[in-house]
Amino acid sequence: MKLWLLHTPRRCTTLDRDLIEIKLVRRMPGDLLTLTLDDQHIFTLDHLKAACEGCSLAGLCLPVGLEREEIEQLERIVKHSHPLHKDDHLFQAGDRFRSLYAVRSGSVKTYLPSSDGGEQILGFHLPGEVVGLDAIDSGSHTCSARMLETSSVCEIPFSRLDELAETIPSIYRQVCRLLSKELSQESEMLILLGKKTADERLATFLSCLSRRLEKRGFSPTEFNLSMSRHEIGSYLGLAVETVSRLFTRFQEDGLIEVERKHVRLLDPQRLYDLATPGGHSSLKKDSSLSGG
Amino acid sequence: MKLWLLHTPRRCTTLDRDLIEIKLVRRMPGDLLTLTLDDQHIFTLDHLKAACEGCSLAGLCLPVGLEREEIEQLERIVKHSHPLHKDDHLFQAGDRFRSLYAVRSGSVKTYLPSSDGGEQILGFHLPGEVVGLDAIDSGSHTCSARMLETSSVCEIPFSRLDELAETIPSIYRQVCRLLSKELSQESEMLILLGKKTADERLATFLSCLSRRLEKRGFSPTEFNLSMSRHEIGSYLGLAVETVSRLFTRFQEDGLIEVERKHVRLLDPQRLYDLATPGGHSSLKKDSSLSGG
DNA sequence: ACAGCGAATTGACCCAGGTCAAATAAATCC
DNA sequence: GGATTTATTTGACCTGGGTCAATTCGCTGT
Repeated sequence: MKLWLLHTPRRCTTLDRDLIEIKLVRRMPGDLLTLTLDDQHIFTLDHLKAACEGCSLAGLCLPVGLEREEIEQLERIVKHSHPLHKDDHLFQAGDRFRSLYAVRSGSVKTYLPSSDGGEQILGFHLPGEVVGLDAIDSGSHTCSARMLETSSVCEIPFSRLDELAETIPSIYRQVCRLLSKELSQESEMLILLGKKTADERLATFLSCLSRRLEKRGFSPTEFNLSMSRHEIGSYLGLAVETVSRLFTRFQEDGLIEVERKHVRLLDPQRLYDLATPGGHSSLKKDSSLSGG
Repeated sequence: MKLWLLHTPRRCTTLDRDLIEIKLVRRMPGDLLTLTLDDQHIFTLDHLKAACEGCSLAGLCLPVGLEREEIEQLERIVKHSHPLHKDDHLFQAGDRFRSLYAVRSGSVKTYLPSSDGGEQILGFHLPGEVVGLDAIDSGSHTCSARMLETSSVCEIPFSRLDELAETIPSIYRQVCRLLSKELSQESEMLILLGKKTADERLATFLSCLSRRLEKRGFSPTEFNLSMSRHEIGSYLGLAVETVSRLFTRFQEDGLIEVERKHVRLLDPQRLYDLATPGGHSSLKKDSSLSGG
């Protein structure tokens, strides 16, 4: 008997047992798990994770700092949609602003499309991060957001949030905090693009990603990149070829081990040192590229 | 008899008249004007500009979208300090977060200091723009802010703003909008640093500055740069020498006229075209680099 | 008015990383 | 399963813009 733990069909865990023993191997905290037995769908653990209060991401997401009953109110307006697939759009630049979106599992990229079909990646968003904040001011999205892999997302209708603000004034304060955090993280990005060399950029990228994954309960030293080399390049202001060459060189130098999308950090400390030449801001060490 | 209109002592207007005729030549809307007669101080027009409601910048600043009475309440908590001088700090990275600051006149730069004494410029802030928003989340400033020239600034104590939010819930919504706007403007900066060539960067800089000045009631084609070449370079991710060379080349090409800090745009349209190769985002034309 | 100093300009040189091109390797589609 | 497309890697080459150095300019203080 084979018991598959599905989500990313290519990377699944097989349990060969006589007695059925269900071992919940979560890819991401807050992950949506579909249990399938010999291609036959059994059940989805979606509902178990639906509630904001029980969501293991609460500590990273919008509810931070809200009271228990406030979270319950927030929870009531959140829509839990079906999982979205790779390349599905969450919204596109120019779309009317209706909702904020909190990544529950998987990952999302935000980017600015250019007229020639190219795109400038603005950020990669992991579970617990809120996407769409840039649209609050103008009322329409200034960038596009699409899935990097099969992901599930909580939709927070902004008009409902607005209503909720009348009973929970602190809601907007929370949104402010999210925005403020994102703003100071963008500053790190300006340094990266303005001052750092190609090696420093990739080292920063890997180092920050590692820290962000760790905060979400993952191995900080071994993970899969859900984005392509091209996307990494666009994000870091480098050509694809440069990114590829750097991965190779980092591997030769014994810094990392790369196998296509899979990365293992062999020397996180050296990677960190490489990322912050001279240790610039002399402040908090736990600042991150995009989404802390 | 000589009547000097002082503020930037070097660029002043002299009125030689028998009858005293005061012509208020404002350098910036919301400017602080000190009237001096033969080196003898007469009076300052500061108080005339103190009230948020009467401030010509209200349409650009925090009060946008607030009701008349709400503005009055906001006004009551705003501190109007003495004008600050060039290189005075508004706050430094690491300082405890106490207040937001709205630029009233002059200009302010925000930057991240590095351990080697250098600095990465994050933005230049014109009248009506609010500085310090990045500190809301962490409770301490993540960047430093200092005057590019003699400037006046409105201080908005955040604790008071927090109290005010209980009676005016929309205050935080306003702050959200400011933050959101800033966030989407930073995206433009990521494109600039990630994709644009040196020419495109300087053209973008001048073009955006022009538009921002225009919104504040200034000539969009003739202005003074309050920042040094070095600061422009840091902001645009270029070496000082490159910035200098580009200014020279732009002048040779008949795009602009430069005389030290003074710039005149001779062909704004061509400058704009140069700034947006292919016309990337195909969206709103009125997006600006930092502060719209 | 003059000395001294930092900012800006200009020239010469060079290299990090972009571009072009070709070869694989994976993923997708019938 | 095999063909086509797309992503990644690798090599060869070249250029935009950084670095270094020298000079000039303009501001500051005395």
